[in-house]
Amino acid sequence: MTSQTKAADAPGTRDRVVRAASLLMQRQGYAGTGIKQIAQEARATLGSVYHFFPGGKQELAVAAIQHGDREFAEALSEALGAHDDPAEALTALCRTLADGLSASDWADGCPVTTTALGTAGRAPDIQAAAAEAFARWRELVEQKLRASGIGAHDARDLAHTVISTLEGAELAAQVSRSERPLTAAAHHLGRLLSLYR
Amino acid sequence: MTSQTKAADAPGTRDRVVRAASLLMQRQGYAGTGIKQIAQEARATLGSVYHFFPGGKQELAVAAIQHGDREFAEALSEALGAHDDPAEALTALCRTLADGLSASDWADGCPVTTTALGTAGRAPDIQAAAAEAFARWRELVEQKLRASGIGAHDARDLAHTVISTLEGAELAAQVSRSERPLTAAAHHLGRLLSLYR
DNA sequence: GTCTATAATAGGATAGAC
DNA sequence: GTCTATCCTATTATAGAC
Repeated sequence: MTSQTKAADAPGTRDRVVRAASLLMQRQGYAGTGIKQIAQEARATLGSVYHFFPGGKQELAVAAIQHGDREFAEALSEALGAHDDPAEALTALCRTLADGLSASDWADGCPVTTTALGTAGRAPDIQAAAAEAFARWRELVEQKLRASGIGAHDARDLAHTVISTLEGAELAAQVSRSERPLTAAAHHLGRLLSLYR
Repeated sequence: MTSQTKAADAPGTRDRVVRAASLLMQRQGYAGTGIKQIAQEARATLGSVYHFFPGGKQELAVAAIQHGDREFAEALSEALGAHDDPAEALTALCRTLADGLSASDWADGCPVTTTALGTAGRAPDIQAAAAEAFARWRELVEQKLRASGIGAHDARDLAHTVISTLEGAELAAQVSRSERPLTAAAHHLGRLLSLYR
């Protein structure tokens, strides 16, 4: 056991590389991010990067997306766990997303979308990792909706729309440099959910 | 007047270049698309591309986004004009989007998002063009909602969420390679709008 | 595991003939 | 307006010493 999983204290080289890759690809996309830039940002040498990721840039992108997957899943779980009412939880999450966006001057949006979109259709590994991320987030929402008393079929469909709306609102907020899409999304998702119980 | 605007018959070199740039950047992103590739796809030479776009890749990206802006605005206007009920119009639009995605094997998503995300924060011209596109689409929806009897304030907020949800659903559909997010979005947007009249 | 050097290729952009 | 040739830089990836 070489502690691949988590390292809260003194992250190892591999972790630093993954984190740097995730952040840079989130901001600049897959093609716009160079491996040398990742190595520099992670305070690692090029040799170390290829030591941990012999598959090169593609393998690195998969790890970066999986990192973003866990990151967003944690934010989502935290919000859902802190409120009994799903609508209140989504409002809190939208606030978190809006704060993160404006604090980064609208640079840090979804940690999966930018990387996934730039490689759509031409990198099956990356596409699959992104699809798994969306599916995981959707399942978290679906479980919460079912726990709040919404029927199985409705909960499944609604989870799709909740994730779509959150993603779209974060995207629109980033492009428009405004929190408005996120506050509107929180309000309307609450209204929508109120129809189903 | 050298007919810069539209040319339904025998598109000129400039038009072919803009169209190729828009399509390629939509699929591969800004950094992932080379000017040489654009020239080749448009059956133009590199010299011609730089003749029409002396500002280089950035100027070309702005023109590509503006092209995508008009493209989506036309699809939106067509759907909104064909149905009195906004909910029915959005359902029809989601069908159009889903058909376009699956017909292109999930390659052709929003013609603005991919380009805009990959350059967020580092190319003000491109960012501004993308923001204008989102604002235009939102206004088209807002006008339709007001015409259907929804109050000014509600219509403005709802237009934000309609665009966010459409964008997010198209994104989720592309990443997941499934029409499900778009059909769910159409259904739930209809339910949401039914609360406001 | 880490580091430097380098190979092989592709990128954006320019010059100037036609 | 179109075309070709070319400059300069950056890119991914590898080799091999330590």
